[in-house]
Amino acid sequence: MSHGVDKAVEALLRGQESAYRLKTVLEHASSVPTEPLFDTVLDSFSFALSLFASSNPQPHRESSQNKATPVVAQKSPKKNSHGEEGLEQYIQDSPTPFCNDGFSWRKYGQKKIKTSSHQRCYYRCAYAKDRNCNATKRVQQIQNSPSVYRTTYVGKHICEVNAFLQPNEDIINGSKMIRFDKIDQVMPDSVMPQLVPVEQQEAIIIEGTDQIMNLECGSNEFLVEDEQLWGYQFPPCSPGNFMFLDALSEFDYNPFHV
DNA sequence: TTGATTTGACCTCC
DNA sequence: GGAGGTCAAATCAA
Repeated sequence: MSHGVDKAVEALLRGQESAYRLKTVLEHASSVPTEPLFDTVLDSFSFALSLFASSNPQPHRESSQNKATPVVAQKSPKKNSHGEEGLEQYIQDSPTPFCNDGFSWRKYGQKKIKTSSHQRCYYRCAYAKDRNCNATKRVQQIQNSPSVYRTTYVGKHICEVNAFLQPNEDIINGSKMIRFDKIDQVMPDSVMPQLVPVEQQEAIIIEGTDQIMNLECGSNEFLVEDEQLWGYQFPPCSPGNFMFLDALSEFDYNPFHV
């Protein structure tokens, strides 16, 4: 991985951790509905990270602050139930179920695992049939206090490849703009994602429950330039919320490498 | 009515 | 035979 990518990933990780903690704090200290905004922030970071993770597998790396970090990119030689082997696995640990990862998932199973007191939930890409996408993920709580949820992604999303390869009017002058809303309004700086050094923050992790399902998110909706392709990606957001990914163009922006 | 979720049964691997 | 993963009918919710 290039130095630029390292820096971008580092910044994204820092932002993601900040957003997670800020969300947790505000959820318990304010009656103002901040869920959509923070979900969008988390979506943005998570999606960007997922792109990097897909194109640039890294060895296991855990944050000292929490586990909300892409930690493993590994290949499993084990065959699945259909005899497929060599599918890539990507493990993500986080204080909350990692549901806002930029993709739409459909739950197809839930099972009690012998080695764990918590149930494991099984998801596959919501467009598995329509677009022959074989991406799946498993979500399981692996730790109680503080709660840690492990999301294991298996396979790659081939349903999104065409979206990234198509010309995009928002890709201008080396910048990529993901548009959360078409309404031409400006989001106040106060609510835009802020990158704060991790060391300046207080790590706050609210103890979760044993019920993974109650914390799972529904289908996501997300508006960018190509509404047909992106409309289902992220949850709705406040008007005019833009996200610039300036640095992405300086390296190979093909997150799915098929 | 339609799409998503739940859950017991079934399949595959070890 | 046990455990993990998937299927599919039943159920739920919008």
